[in-house]
Amino acid sequence: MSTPVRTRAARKSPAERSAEIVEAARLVALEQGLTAVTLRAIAARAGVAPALVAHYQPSMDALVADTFAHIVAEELDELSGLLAALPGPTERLGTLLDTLLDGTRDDVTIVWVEAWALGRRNDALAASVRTQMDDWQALLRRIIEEGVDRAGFRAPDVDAAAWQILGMVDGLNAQALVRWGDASERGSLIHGAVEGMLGLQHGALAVPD
Amino acid sequence: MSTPVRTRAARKSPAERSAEIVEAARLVALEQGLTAVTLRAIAARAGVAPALVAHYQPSMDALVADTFAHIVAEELDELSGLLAALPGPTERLGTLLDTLLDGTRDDVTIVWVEAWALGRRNDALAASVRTQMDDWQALLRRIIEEGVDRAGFRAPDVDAAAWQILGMVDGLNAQALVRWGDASERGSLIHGAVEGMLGLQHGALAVPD
DNA sequence: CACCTTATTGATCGCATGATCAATATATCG
DNA sequence: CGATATATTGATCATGCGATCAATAAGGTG
Repeated sequence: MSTPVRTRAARKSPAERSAEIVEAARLVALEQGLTAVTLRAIAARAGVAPALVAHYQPSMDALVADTFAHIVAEELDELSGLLAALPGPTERLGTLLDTLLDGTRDDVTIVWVEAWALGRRNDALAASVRTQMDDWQALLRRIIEEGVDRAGFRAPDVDAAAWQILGMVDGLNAQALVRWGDASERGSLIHGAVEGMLGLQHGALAVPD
Repeated sequence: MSTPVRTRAARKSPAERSAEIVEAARLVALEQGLTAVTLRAIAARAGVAPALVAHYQPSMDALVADTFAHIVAEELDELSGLLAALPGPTERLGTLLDTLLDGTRDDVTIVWVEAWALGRRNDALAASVRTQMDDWQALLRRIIEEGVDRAGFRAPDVDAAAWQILGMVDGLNAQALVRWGDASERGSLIHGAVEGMLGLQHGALAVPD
């Protein structure tokens, strides 16, 4: 790997440059994980001196935490939009499971797994992880609540059920990261599991083409 | 933290010293995670010069991988022994879920989570992770197979069901690591989920006192 | 008791990390 | 067109990591 020469970066407005650095961090995190979000790596990616990254960020811990939050919140927004277009809670829940387990978001899964590990040594990141988990759980909770009201879901403790489903999804994705190829069957059985949890009949969560 | 003076370590047989270093690594990993298994930390814990750790280990990557395997295999052995005393697959599966999710093994969970993350940059560790996951999945598979034969489990794909349950357990434990206190309700709903997955009737997996 | 094998160590290297600061160069304003 | 505010940088520091090697010292053996 040769050292690419870096010409002096063009002078830009703080807002623009800061946004470029944030974006560089996002890309590096998605491509190489949160561990690779280092002062020098982000600087190189943004085409800028390391000191400039430090200039625009209070600390690398903070940049890592913000990058995590950015990536995860973005995915939540996308999925929320997708689900909003569906007619009811049953369709929303089935689609949510299928989408999260379709194996096309391994880059985000890596970010999650590394955040769990790094959060033990980065307080800001740990706080971000809790916030994002709460937000995801809230999405699930709303779907389940609506399901209880309108679609025959049986959930004595909606909060616990939402946490449970979230944990299952996260675990299956993390596991798929390590296992050999067969990512396809990742979601093959979770429908049955969630149906059992919520008192639905077998096949209730199947999503029609 | 003062720098504790270290007197020259007593001369011991290679087998004994090597075992002490392995044990030091195990303790450090359980107390502070795999990330803390560094040359200097293990040396300090074992009361020995850093160079001696390097002398007895081919590399730190290898020590981290072995430490992970040691800890996880030990837990598997313990649980296997516990389950062997139970009368049938239903009791074994219920007890397995309750035991793994009782919240008393967070130190091992941290080791798992860090292994997933570190495995991306430590090939030996990644191989150990795959091996240990396979071993855990095999335990679950045997229980489910027996359940299909003798206890009315319905599992068209026993392999997939075993992976699924393993992923769910790992995910719930990893999640509990981050969430606020309430570790107790961790396993409250997984019985229903697994019952749904395996076609068992509600409450089938409940473990009598 | 003396010798010799070898367990153990201190010193050191190379590398990567985050952070700081004076110096430099550039865009914009008067 | 010149002056000024400030975006950008190179240099440098302190820290922690894994690894290597000649030097040291302790235990077992003859």
